[in-house]
Amino acid sequence: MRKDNVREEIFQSAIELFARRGYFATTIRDIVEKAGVTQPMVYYYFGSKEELFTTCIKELFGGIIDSYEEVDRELPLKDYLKKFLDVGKKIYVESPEAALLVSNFVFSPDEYPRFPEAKKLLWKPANMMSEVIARAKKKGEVRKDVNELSFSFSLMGALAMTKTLNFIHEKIEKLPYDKDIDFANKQLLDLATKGLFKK
Amino acid sequence: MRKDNVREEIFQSAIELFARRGYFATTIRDIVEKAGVTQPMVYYYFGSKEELFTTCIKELFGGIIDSYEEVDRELPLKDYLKKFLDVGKKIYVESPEAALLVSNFVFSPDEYPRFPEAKKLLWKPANMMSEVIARAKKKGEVRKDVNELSFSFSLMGALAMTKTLNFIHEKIEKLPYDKDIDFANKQLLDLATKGLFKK
Amino acid sequence: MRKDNVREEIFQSAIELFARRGYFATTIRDIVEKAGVTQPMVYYYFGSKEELFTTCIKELFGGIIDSYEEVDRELPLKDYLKKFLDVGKKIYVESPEAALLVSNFVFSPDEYPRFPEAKKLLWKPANMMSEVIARAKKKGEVRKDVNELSFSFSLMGALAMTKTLNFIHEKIEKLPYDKDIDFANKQLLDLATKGLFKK
Amino acid sequence: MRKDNVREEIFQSAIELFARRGYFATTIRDIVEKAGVTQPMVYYYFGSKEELFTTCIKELFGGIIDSYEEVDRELPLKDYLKKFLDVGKKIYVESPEAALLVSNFVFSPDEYPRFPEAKKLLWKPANMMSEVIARAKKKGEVRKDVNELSFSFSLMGALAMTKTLNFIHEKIEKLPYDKDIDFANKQLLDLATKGLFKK
DNA sequence: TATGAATGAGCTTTCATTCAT
DNA sequence: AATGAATGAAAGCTCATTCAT
Repeated sequence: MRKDNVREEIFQSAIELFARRGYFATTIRDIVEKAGVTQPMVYYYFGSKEELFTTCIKELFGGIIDSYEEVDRELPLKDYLKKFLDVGKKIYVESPEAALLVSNFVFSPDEYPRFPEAKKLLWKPANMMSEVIARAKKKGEVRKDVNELSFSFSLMGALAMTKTLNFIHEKIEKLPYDKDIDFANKQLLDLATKGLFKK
Repeated sequence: MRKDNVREEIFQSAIELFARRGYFATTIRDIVEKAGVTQPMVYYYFGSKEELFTTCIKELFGGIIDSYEEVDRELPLKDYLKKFLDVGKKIYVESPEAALLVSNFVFSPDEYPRFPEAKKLLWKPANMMSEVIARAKKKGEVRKDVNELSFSFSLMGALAMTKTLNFIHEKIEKLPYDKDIDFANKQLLDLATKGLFKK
Repeated sequence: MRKDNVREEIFQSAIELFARRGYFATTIRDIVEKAGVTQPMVYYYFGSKEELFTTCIKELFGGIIDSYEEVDRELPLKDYLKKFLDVGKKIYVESPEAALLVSNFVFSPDEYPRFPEAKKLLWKPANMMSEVIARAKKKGEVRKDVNELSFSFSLMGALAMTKTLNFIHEKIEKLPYDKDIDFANKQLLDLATKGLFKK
Repeated sequence: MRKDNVREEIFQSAIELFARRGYFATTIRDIVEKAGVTQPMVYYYFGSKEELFTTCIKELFGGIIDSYEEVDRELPLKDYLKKFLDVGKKIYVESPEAALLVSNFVFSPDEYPRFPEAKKLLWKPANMMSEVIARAKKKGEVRKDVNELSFSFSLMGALAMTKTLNFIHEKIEKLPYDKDIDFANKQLLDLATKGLFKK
């Protein structure tokens, strides 16, 4: 029943540490210490530090993509976007370390080990959003001069930036602002989508 | 005149490598090899790896902040925002490695050595934009329900995300998109600012 | 009947690997993988890596010595030597790995675990040959100035060298010779024995 | 003057330990401890354990081959062979560890790291001897049915075996013989060459 | 008999840093 | 201002071995 206890413990510790410190600043010793297990267990369950990392990324990305895919693409675009971003926020709230790791991975080209599937995973969420917008464009609901892929990535960037700042603010060092940046961010998205549609 | 040749060589190599690989994955050996100098020179000119890094960050941030500060705050808000973002783009175009390093530094809490001034530097650009918006708000030019700090950071996030993708696309591995994400991004900012103002 | 299947599988794999790679370069994992069993089985049947090794050596040496002992010591010296060397060759042909392991063991002082009986086992074959020559010497059949022990070991060395080269040639990497070195080796023995006897 | 002191110290220690214990049983720690230097020095001067090993082998083989090459090939065959074997013995006497390492390397196919030049080096000494015999054969001085390459390797094998036993006898554990095996060995070579020539 | 899971000790290697010159 | 040589500390990883079942 508590079968994969050790594996799970390593996995969680790894995510948290990789997210905070990055790949190279995180040592296997750090991970096992946090997990309360011995070093060889990492190699028993994951093969190597690099495989541990890619396993983390794949599983996390897999979960995140699954969550995004649950959003109904048949919804009106406005609702779809809202739900999509709600999912994004929920991810940051429920497992901030995982979300942080993922955005760091996106932002840091050579800082993490690359693996073949990475590009596809990285691309997926923005691509999903982009496709839905493209369909709406075909139906004439959206302004012709909007590039849907760029729009999607911009939203993702805004989300990542504001959420990361919140994470730093709460878990690492107080930043000099009072209201929640998260809330305000919602406004930007509102503003942005307002312009997205034809009048 | 070619006095500080060595120092400069180290400095430039360091920026490029730190930007691409991050702090820990970059070794002193890498840096001096790229710079064509010997290891002790790093210690002679910069004291330590950490000081080399913070020196890089400070000088880069200093330059970036200077650039942003040259934008005339007395311009109408719309023009101010446009110019501000143009400066941002120019930075990414003219020294992409520097820009990348800075955004990585923002996004990765514990991945780089922290130093006291870091928070202030980090905060500065968004803060400048935020202050200008706040003034416009006071003058009644901007919607009351907009949080200017969040708005600013969101724009920065969108900029960082799209520019980083362009960097990856061009320098590291082709990504599957045809039109320039940068161009399209301009649209998002247009859309966003459209909603910013009172009708 | 297939009771000691596992034990036998381990034993055979161990011999082959020890022979090729030596004691330290051979891991328990290698052995069990080749044998298709699990690691603890080694400890169940043999107690430890070292005991596994000494068991291998003892059993192999035992068999080899038995073979040599079957040669009839009452034969005329010339015939005895011929038969003796034929046995040696047969061993190399029928179980080259075993023969190789044994010669490596002889040649590498501290490379393998030593055990009390080792010296005796090592000494045995050359000693047997030596004794028979000594008797012939007493009977006046052999030149007085020949040291029978040295003669025996020299023959063994020549045999080992040529056979090992054949092994490398066939199983590891082609060596630059066409005719079989084994055949020619027979010639040396002929020549040697020619000089051994009184005219 | 004592410039490459450290390098030399490492080199000598490495030879001795590799010769006695083989490649895998010898640790870098053993080597540096014996040499009285620190671990990174091995990497500074030799790059890696494997390169240290191949460097040892190459330098030793180089020296040995040079020694053999100094024997005048224009000498009458009998004298050439005598001088050649004298050189071989001298090597064993003057640097027994080096000689031992070399013969172990020859005898143990996969026990040591292989490197491209190995085969050539390995082959050289016997080849030299072989060529000289071949020429004598052409001149009709030597029996037609003798394969010169096999003859050469057999002599080398006899030399290696007897010399190795002497090494074990003197440096590791007394073996049960009184007279020097080396001396007797000379006899075998006499006997062998006796048969080599046409009457 | 047999195994999956676990471990302490030790391996090769590299790092940031400094010393003597 | 510059360097070759040196080092303590720690990295990732593997090994022979054992435990609980």
